[in-house]
Amino acid sequence: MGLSPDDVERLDSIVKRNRPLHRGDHLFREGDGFRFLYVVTTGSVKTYTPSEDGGEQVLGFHLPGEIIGLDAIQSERHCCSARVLETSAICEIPFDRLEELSSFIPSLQHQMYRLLSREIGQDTEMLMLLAKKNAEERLATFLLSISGRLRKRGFSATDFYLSMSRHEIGNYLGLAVETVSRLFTRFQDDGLLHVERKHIQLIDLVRLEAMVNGTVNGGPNHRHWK
Amino acid sequence: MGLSPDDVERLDSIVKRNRPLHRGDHLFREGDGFRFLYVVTTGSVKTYTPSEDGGEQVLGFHLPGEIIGLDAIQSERHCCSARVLETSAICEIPFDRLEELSSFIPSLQHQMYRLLSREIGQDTEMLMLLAKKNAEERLATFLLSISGRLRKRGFSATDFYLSMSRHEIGNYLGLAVETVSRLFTRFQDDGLLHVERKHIQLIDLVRLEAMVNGTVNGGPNHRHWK
DNA sequence: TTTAATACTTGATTTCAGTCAATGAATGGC
DNA sequence: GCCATTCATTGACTGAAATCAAGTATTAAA
Repeated sequence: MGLSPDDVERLDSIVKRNRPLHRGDHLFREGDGFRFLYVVTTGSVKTYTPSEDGGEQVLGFHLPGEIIGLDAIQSERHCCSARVLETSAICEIPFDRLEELSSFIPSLQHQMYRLLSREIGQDTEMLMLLAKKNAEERLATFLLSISGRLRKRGFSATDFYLSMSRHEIGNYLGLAVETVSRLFTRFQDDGLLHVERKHIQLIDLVRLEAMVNGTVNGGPNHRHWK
Repeated sequence: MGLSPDDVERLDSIVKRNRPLHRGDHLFREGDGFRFLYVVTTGSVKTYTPSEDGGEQVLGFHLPGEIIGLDAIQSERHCCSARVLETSAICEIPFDRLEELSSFIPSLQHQMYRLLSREIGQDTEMLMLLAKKNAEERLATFLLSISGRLRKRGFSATDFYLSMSRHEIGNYLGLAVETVSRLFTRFQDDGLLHVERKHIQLIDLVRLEAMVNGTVNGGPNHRHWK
């Protein structure tokens, strides 16, 4: 990332590695004061905004190497909750120390800007998914996203376990549970993947990619206003 | 913002004020190299991602005081296009100069982090709108968003002109033009607002607020999974 | 183990918003 | 000025996905 070994050490010295957390544990809750950024080392975390009546909107799933909490810098309060989906190891980074360090290390500052900017870009992707894609395009996009992120971390891109429930997937993608379930069945029938409960094996990545781009039925975006 | 008069002057010295731009002019296009952040002084701008076939996804409308281009820091390329909706004055800020300045002025650095973080929070709001709200909730949310942002800048919160077309509103909200049109008519029939082409007068802000929270038909979120 | 609770799947039905189609109003170009 | 084009509205119809409903599988608890 363009940091000198010295800088890396300084950065490393402020990172705290915590004992493992377990399924259901909260990293933080909406409204909590913001002090730390969190980085998933192993396992997975979901972020979500709870609503009064027990419902929720899932905002994202966070896999190893991914950072959580950037949205809280603004208000100095967490505006979502973060809950561990399976036994996970999470690092915490005190943001005030990181900020301080970043004004001494220009390349760290630059990385921070990039990190925040990337988060915006990812939200934009999600926004397009929700505004324009149909149910099957959404699920295909989701699966390939998980796949790609796992591959980047050295895990299998075609054989993995989903740590979240169908309900959570549907909530995240703006779909009903039943729709997600039906799509998994259909994808399997169509030979795109093999699914058995939370165990997913992607079979036809090419066709899934085509789906994501909405190029399944001859040519991109048959709806003219897309 | 916690900047000394001296700092403000330094910041001011790198900001360039450009001649007015006109309806249809581009600030930048997707793929352009990233050099500047833009701040709307007067007028309005839309950002959008064009797709091969001439379609587009509108990502946002930007009113006076709002900043454009933060999503491009990451890749050093603009990943959306920005087009002026009406005669507008736009400032440009060279990002490399701003970045440099921010490592000398901690409070500026802090503001930058907050600014980026706020953008993430706003995207999250939009994400929830698209994932969970129905058509009327979306349009009500949109109108109150515009209203609130205008008020913050000293304009009327209840009487304004929309600089974007129905088509663009629909595209932004994930709705068809016809749906937007029908909703405007219905809102007017219900005494929520008065609409005549692009001229909007909000009449019943209370009822609009209630709509945004989905509390129209007795209690929040009648759909259990929300 | 048995029971209870939760998660998942599948089918039948409904509904909200999209699509298609037609017309009218406003804007821009010549 | 007129004509062409784009924009907006309204109605009729359709369809994708939500809701409702029932049943099965899995996990957790006693």
